[in-house]
Amino acid sequence: MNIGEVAAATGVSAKMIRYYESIGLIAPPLRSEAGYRVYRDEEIHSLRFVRRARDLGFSLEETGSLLALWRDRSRASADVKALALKHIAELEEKAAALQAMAATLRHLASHCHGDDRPDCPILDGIGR
Amino acid sequence: MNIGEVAAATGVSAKMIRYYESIGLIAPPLRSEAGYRVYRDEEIHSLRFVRRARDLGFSLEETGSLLALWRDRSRASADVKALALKHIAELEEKAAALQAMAATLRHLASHCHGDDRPDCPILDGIGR
DNA sequence: CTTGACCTTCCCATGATGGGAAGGCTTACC
DNA sequence: GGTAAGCCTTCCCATCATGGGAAGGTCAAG
Repeated sequence: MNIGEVAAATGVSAKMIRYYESIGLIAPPLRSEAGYRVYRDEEIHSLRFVRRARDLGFSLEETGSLLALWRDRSRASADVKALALKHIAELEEKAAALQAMAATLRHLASHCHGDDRPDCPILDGIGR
Repeated sequence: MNIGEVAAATGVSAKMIRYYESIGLIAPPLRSEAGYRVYRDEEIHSLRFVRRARDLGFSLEETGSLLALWRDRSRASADVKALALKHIAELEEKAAALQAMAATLRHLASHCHGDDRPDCPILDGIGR
């Protein structure tokens, strides 16, 4: 499989596949005689794994750790769980921060007429 | 006031103050004879405004729009409210996305023993 | 054999921030 | 008056993950 087909099959863009290779996240694939990257099933599985980990909000560095654990058939599930729990906590922290911003803003907006008059509690609140 | 004092007074780092100036978010201040930036109250108010807008999750570009509205004494509050409501929706969308990730991972993690055995539903779920 | 759709590498941009170097001021103290 | 510490200046580079695009090589279908 060429890189374009792999991109279509995994949802990871060709650009990103090359980038992941360049930073060592995935191993360099075989090359055709013309120098084209040629991927086999195993690499495609890895890329799908990467994409799913990214979809779950893991950084590329964390994804690398997960990938290593995934390939290590003798890992302890505790190591994986620890990584996951830490990540869950971070996700929830970020979500809470965003919601706090939204709540503050909603509060300000609820006092704003939203008509053509100039006075505006939102700007007053920010510029206080 | 020199840039360092302004940084302490507004919570915006000196680096960022210079950067905001360079991108035109804030106006270039006066300079002392030696070339030091010298800030007056008005600029400090602007920087505080910027910081609060950033704390509410507005991008620098949105912050620029807000700043313009803030300074325009004849703006319509509807314009401000529209910007704010759009931003609230984005914040909530992002928060929901993060929470969905956390929920998925929590689900996977809840089935993971987290001991020294290797089998791990978290990795299985990601690598499925 | 040409054309179009691939592929290659290389460089640049994003957004917001920080780090640090090299050099010039200012201030407080001896 | 000199010196050292702590400011300030500009300039360049790094981060994180991604995309854009140029210049050039390759492959397959017509």
